Amino acid sequence: MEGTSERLPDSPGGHPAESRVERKERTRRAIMDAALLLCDDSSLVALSLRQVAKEVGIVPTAFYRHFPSIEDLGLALVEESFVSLRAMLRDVRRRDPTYRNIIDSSVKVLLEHTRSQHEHFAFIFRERVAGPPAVRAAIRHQIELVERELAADLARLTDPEHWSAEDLRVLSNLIVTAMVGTTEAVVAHRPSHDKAIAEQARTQLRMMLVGALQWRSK
Amino acid sequence: MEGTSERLPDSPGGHPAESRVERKERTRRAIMDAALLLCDDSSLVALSLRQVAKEVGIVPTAFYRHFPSIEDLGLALVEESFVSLRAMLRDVRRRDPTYRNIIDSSVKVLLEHTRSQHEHFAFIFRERVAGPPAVRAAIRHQIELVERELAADLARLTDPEHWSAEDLRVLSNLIVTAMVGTTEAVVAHRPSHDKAIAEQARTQLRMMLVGALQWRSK
DNA sequence: AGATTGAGTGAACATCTGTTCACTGAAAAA
DNA sequence: TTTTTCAGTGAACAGATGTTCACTCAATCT
Repeated sequence: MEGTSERLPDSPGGHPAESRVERKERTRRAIMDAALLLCDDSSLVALSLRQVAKEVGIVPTAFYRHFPSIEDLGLALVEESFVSLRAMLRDVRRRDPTYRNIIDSSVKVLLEHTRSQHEHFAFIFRERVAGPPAVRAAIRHQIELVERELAADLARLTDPEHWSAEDLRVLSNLIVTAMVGTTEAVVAHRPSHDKAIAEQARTQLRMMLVGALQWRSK
Repeated sequence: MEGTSERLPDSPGGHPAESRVERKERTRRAIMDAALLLCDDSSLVALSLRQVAKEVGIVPTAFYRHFPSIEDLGLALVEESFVSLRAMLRDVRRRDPTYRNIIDSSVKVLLEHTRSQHEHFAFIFRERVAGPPAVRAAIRHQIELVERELAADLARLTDPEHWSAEDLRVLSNLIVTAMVGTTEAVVAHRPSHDKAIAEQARTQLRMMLVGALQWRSK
């Protein structure tokens, strides 16, 4: 009924020849994993340095060797989480050729990544609204970048006659918002609901696509 | 550099003849207002009973006369916040006849209510993903009800030939998600951005409307 | 070889946390 | 009037919190 999982210092034999930087990187990883795990059912703002330290198996003061504060830990987690998210976006762009349309393959990739990268995605969409101010700002900034990239993608797929740059940004924001909603639904429900969530996401993308095809800016 | 605002017990003269139930209701209100204020820049899960008590101006133990825990306070705030939100929806439905289309008047009402009921709306959309589990569940349930109602509204506006009940639910979810996004944007930015946010919300609703008009279920 | 670096230790601190308990005193009920 | 009710008090508790400090001791540098 105590200590939950990992314990790493005093490299107990499994890690024979370990350089100093390797070792430091290993506990840094352990800290980030522990934080991701612990704030999964609350938020960064409710996470204490000592909880993290206990989970990792180090003494509280050792935490400072890696991060000056929980907030800085949070910023590191934002960066890491967006590496995950961008990997997904890369997969979406170079889509599986066996799927003949963009929507089906995109939703497929979205669902798969959300399930396998659960913690990162949940972290982003939770701390986006509930995290410490600096973390919130960092996440919003990253999402804005994603929106800009999507707008650029859409520019290549739409008739420049009918679509202003501004409207592309607005559509991009709408699509990203809908996909954030899908991701939140995946995280909030058991995997058994995934099929229904995927169906809804596909339908919503189709609805927006139908609108986009008819759209005339201004 | 101490105590932020309200202080109420020992009714200092301004409240001459106050019945016992009136008084209790007054501190209950003060507790809820204080909680709303204090968790505005973090979350319910990071809010302590003692912070609330100090802010209200009562001793920590007095808190228990009103709520058994912070979580129950949260559930009360959910109910109250949705009274706000439903008042807004009522305003949207019986829209101002000087506005000739639904979209403009709806966005207008949405923006106005979001600004004037700032704390309630911010509370809902923050605790929806970051609150204690019971609070999250309560909020999601309420939002689902709103989606159902919107779907019923849409059923009256669309051709039953082209729209299945399921697709109406899906469209409803998309619209609600987009409007949640708009609300979050309002709360996250200064009032000076309101005009741009409103313009984006209108455009997004128009895009979805264009899609809806062309839609054929199945 | 010896000197230096730095991740992790462990005690100590002041402060904050939720919760208990017996209490007061005025409004409401008898 | 006397009795009861109950919102708010204040002390006390056991435990958790962030941060400080002087320390160890093995990997690295010289």
